[in-house]
Amino acid sequence: MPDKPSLDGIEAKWVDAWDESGVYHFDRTKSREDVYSIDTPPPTVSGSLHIGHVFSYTHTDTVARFQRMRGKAVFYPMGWDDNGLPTERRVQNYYGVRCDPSIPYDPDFTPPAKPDPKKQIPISRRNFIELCDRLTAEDEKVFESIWRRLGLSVDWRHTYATIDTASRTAAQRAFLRNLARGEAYMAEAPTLWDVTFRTAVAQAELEDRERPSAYHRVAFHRHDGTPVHIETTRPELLAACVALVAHPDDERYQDLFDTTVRTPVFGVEVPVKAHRLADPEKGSGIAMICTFGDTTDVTWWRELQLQTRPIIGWDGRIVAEPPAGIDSPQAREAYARLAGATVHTARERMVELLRASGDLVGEPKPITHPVKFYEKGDKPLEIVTTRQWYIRNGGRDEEVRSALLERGRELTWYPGHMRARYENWVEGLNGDWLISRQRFFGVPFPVWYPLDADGNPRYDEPILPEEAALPVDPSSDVPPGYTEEQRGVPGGFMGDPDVMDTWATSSLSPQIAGGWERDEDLFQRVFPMDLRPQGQDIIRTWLFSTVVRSHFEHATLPWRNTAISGWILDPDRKKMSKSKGNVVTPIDLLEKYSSDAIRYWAASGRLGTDTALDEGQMKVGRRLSIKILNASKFALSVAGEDTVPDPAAVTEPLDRAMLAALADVVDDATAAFEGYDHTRALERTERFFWELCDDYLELVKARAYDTESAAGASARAALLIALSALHRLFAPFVPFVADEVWSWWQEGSVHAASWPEVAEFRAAAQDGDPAVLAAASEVLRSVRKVKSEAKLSMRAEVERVVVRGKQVDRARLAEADIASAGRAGAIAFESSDDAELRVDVTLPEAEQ
RNA sequence: GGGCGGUUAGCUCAGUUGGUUAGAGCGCUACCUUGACACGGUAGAGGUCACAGGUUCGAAUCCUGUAUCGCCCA
Repeated sequence: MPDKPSLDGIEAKWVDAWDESGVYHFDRTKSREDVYSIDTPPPTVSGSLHIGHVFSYTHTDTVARFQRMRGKAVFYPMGWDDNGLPTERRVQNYYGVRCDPSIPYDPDFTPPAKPDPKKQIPISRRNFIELCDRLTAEDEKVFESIWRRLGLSVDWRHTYATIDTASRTAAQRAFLRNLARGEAYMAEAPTLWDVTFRTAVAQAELEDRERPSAYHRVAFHRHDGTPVHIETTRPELLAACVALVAHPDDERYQDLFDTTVRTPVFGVEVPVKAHRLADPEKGSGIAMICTFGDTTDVTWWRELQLQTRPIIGWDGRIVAEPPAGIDSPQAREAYARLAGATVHTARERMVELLRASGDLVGEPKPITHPVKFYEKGDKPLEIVTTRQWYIRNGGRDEEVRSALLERGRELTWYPGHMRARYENWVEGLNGDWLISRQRFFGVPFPVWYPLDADGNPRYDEPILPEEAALPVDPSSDVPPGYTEEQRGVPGGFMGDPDVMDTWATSSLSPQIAGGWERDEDLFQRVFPMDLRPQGQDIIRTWLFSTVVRSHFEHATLPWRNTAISGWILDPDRKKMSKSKGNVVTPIDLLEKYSSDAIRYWAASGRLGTDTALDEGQMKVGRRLSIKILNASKFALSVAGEDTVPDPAAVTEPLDRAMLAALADVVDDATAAFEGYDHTRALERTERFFWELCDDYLELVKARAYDTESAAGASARAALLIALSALHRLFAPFVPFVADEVWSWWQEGSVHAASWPEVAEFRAAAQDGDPAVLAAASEVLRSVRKVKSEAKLSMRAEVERVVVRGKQVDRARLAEADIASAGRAGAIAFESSDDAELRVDVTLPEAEQ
């Protein structure tokens, strides 16, 4: 035990000690009922680790440590999400390269020493992926060192990355099984499309953003020449118009239904249709349907069985060839003015054309309205018809939807109201889950297609690998029965060029971490897992998709409980995000306040509750840590050599009272943890500890130094018993300082010790009554108050203390301790009817 | 527009099934170097529990409505 305990260097010391002792290693000899398994969120390593991660991962770690101390074998792996677009972007910027799949692999490629992000060097897909692998390996080291320093009790032998071999294998195997069971399918359909990244995106990745726009009033023409006015925010799509639509009950348009009108400028005949989704309040009540301006267009197109006239290409520009129906020389000439233009430019030109033809009525009316964006993109999404892979998720199937809603009800949510987010989302799904992405760094689809005599792929006859061959990369591996020479030639084959969305892999995290079909012995010990901890922002993505996969593959929930952490808000209560530039990186805070102090702050935030970044709380955490060091040092130094407490030696009523109060705390903290209320467990423990330090320690201090009497032995035994409980109660929250003080007097790590059993403390407390401690503390506080008001030292002598009230008998049981702690020459107890204690303190003449 | 959550001291938050005088920490003020702790300790000031009704012997707590903030969905 050091003379002057300190937090300096405590992290380095214990990180190494824990690594060497393997105290957090998962004991895989245990069977499922003795295991507590955690489906840890794999952080995106190409992003920076910020204080919000520290917050939620600390919540999980307190649970892991509690369960471990309760005797469970805790399966607490760590994954890295390195797969996907964020990594691609980081690699592009970091090395100054971009992926061009048409370039052949260069085994000698080295990235430029001084990358110029403005002149990215095109490299092959394989070279690009090698750079992704290289950089993520570096990023993962940084993350791991911060996690270790934060004291996460992860078993570092169980790590995975969402792009590693095991993950690719699992993702491909699960996909093939989905396909075999009809849960995955390919379809050519209108798809939400990001023109910047040139990839399809899923409903779960959308967000609405308010954008300025304008209503353009445009005249269509009946056969008799009279105009029909529509209003549109997307005049550039006029060439893609396939119909007009109004509400079936709209009086104004009854005579138009099932007739045709001509589009302005292009003169295309389009039908006028009735549909309930047309809003009579919006604009003129009649709208043009284009293929495709928004998701409502898709619905109309599908339900009204309209023609298809797509004009927007994969690059977000107007395609060169006019769609069917634009036949006249004038129409073709007008279309030629738009071809090749961006949407923005095309809109300007279309407006000019409409002005010139006299079909634009008045001036465009500026509005702002919500526009759909890919959450990582910065241009509005377009809708492009493409061939994509989907997994069913209930978006088109009532039976699946209600089964998944039922799964949501089976799951225990902490806090419970987060289930509403899940139900909201599932009920609002409007399509299946689109899982293919036209990107490079991801898990490829394990699929090839035969090429017909003209070199066209036969999508309806996909060639699939055997599961034993997984993982495969169809762009370099050859399908069964073919040779590499047949790649891309008529009569040969081609690999599916797409990769899976990141969520299609990370939705299998319980299977990947748990060794599904790779280590079945492990898998049956850990799956379904006990806990899925995660942020509230990814309920619709990660949580939901994991439920979907497990539902299909295992017909069970992937976990029993989910714990949802809130946001971290900056001190001004704004949500932290990179775009706001208010993200705080944790390393400086860890250094400034200590890991335990940061953990204390994090653990003070309840599940599901947004929490402000509060350095004040971190300071409190640091103070608590130091207090634990000092109070432990005191208790152990008065105990001397004899650090094995004998419960039978606790005979004094005050000591028993303290232990009875402690037993209540153990009870409470245990129940709180069992209900995933780590904050309450901490709060109860902490309050007891401070009261112990402020009052009990002061009351028994003199007695505890007395090695002659039984009363002295009672105090020392009680102190050690309390210390033993507190070290363990604090261990999930402040693991560094807890193991430090534990090591001063115990064998082994506190983190391998057993969680305090309430019976142990009730037995030691015997007939102890917490009210005795409360009464004695109150008298002591009154004495201190008088001294403080007289501006005296706490050591100042007091001439006389008189205690009155109904409770005097309780206080009297600690008479000697009160007199000693208060430095009172005389103390008298007078029974009276006062419900509360009244304490009169007389100071010596000289001090008054 | 629908849903969820919040609103308690200057700040950050507790407040268990309704029950005496609504608590804690930070910050602030004053004092104290006491044999664990100055990286400390003791004490003090500080609240119309968002607002309006209602239920009740009794409401921060239950009910209804309103305001306001945040989030999710459309």
